[in-house]
Amino acid sequence: MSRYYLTTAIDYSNGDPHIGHAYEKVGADVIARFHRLAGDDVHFVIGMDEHGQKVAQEAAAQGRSPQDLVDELAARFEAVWGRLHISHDDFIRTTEPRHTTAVQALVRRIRDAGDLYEDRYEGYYCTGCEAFKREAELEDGKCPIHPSREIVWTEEENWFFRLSAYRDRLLEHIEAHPEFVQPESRRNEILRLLEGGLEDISASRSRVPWGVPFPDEDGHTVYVWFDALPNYISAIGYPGDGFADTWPAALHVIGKDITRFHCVIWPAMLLSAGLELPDVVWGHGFVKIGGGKLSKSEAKQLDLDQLIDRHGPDAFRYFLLREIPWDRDRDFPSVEAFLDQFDERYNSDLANDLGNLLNRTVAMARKYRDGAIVPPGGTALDDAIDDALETYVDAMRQHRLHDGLDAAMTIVRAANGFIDSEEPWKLAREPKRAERLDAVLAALARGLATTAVLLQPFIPAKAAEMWERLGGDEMPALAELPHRLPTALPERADSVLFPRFEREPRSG
RNA sequence: GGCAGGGUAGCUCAGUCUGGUCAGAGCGGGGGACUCAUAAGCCCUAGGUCGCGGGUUCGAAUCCCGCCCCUGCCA
Repeated sequence: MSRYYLTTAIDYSNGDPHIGHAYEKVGADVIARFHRLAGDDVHFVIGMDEHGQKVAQEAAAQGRSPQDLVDELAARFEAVWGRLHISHDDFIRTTEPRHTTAVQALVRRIRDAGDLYEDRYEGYYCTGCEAFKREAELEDGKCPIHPSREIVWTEEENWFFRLSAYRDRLLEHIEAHPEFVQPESRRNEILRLLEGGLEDISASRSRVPWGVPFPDEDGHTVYVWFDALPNYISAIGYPGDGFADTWPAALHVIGKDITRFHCVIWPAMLLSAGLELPDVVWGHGFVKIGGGKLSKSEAKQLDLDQLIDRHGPDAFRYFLLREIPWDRDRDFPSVEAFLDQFDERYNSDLANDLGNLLNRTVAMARKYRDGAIVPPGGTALDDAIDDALETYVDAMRQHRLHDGLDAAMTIVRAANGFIDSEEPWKLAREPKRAERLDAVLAALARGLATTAVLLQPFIPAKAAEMWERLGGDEMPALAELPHRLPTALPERADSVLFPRFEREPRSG
């Protein structure tokens, strides 16, 4: 059993969870569940990024403490992850003592390695961006992103990290391990960036008290990347003894907008500290509406609780990964189009194809054979199942989640076609063809059982329900699947797995 | 301004690296035969200047040049 440590980006405590957060968590959860299914010893961590000026300002505006604010947000995020069946093993928050300990230990190691130095920094500082701006970036003396915020001329003594010193080693690493940055489009981006050269970056701040105290430097806190990125090691006990059992991570799942931090700054920090680099950083794409990022109002219209309520959590998970390729962006013309597509996909794939297949198969097996199922084999459907299994595993191992999902659904489509070509209702009227009917029903049951297992990472609750309705007990691991097929249906009558959704006429 | 990705049927996309069954899939729409089933499933059906203009070639969505537009990152 091999260790498989995967993480997602930690979410910044500056607002409620939205569909973008959910997409990333669901995708990572599918990967985590797939690896458990494949027999790996999975450790899956998500969490919150809770420091920084914006959090402090928002808390002040609400007249409460920053800790109070982030506690509430963390609870809201965790509640949504619970509703979405996210199966994380740990939830790291950067305000936890274990995180402070790890960050300070890491900073000390990097300083001991000679990669931190003090320097004076001066320039225009935007309080909205929490960053220095070049004069050329300002418009009429204001930050173009935060024109209402003030720009202040600031002089600071800060600690700097010698990022520039790691350019060559990073280039060499990526060239030797092309899988380190995926998908390929992200890798190309990072390679171009590295070829252009790197500048040193700030490691401390003297004016942002809401953060991890910089070791041995009163009044300074650790700057963003040194605060947020080490969550991946603080969550597994760095610098304690157990850390080495889990590190390095097999996979960091992140949004493509922060690839730079994870593929340049983070590995440079790890190299400096003498730690191993993660195996893979995966920069997924985004849900887009009308050609661009989700606006605030669009994000609000796509409220997570409402989306989950619409057809249930599993259907929402299915839709996200069926429609939005894990390695690219997906654009919907409008919020309405998104919802229409969700409804259509739910009905056509889950209700009509999958749910109805289960229903008709179970009904025939009961009607013609009183629920008994013989060992399967030898039909065209059996062959299709074998092919789909292979395609599925191959796609999933390469994190091509949408292809994996499609492979699983291939079985469903093949099974529906199989029923119509075999016409079991005719076989049932001809006693001479009883054996063929047995084989047909067995292949269908096997197809559904296999589908349940392959879909388990995507729709965990509904997959388990399918498995039970077929008469299975515990869901098997992938390797056990051929030996653990159900042999008889349970006696109870079933309700439908995915009730068809009839849309209400739209008003206006 | 630099870098990257993209502009193909109503919608979302595959195909472009390795030029000639490359004009495709899914959904939606239209038609048909069945009946085990959630009026689901199955079969048939899409004639879209493959962003625009040149060029190379016997032949280009697919290669080359120029241009337009969209998106993201960086500046």
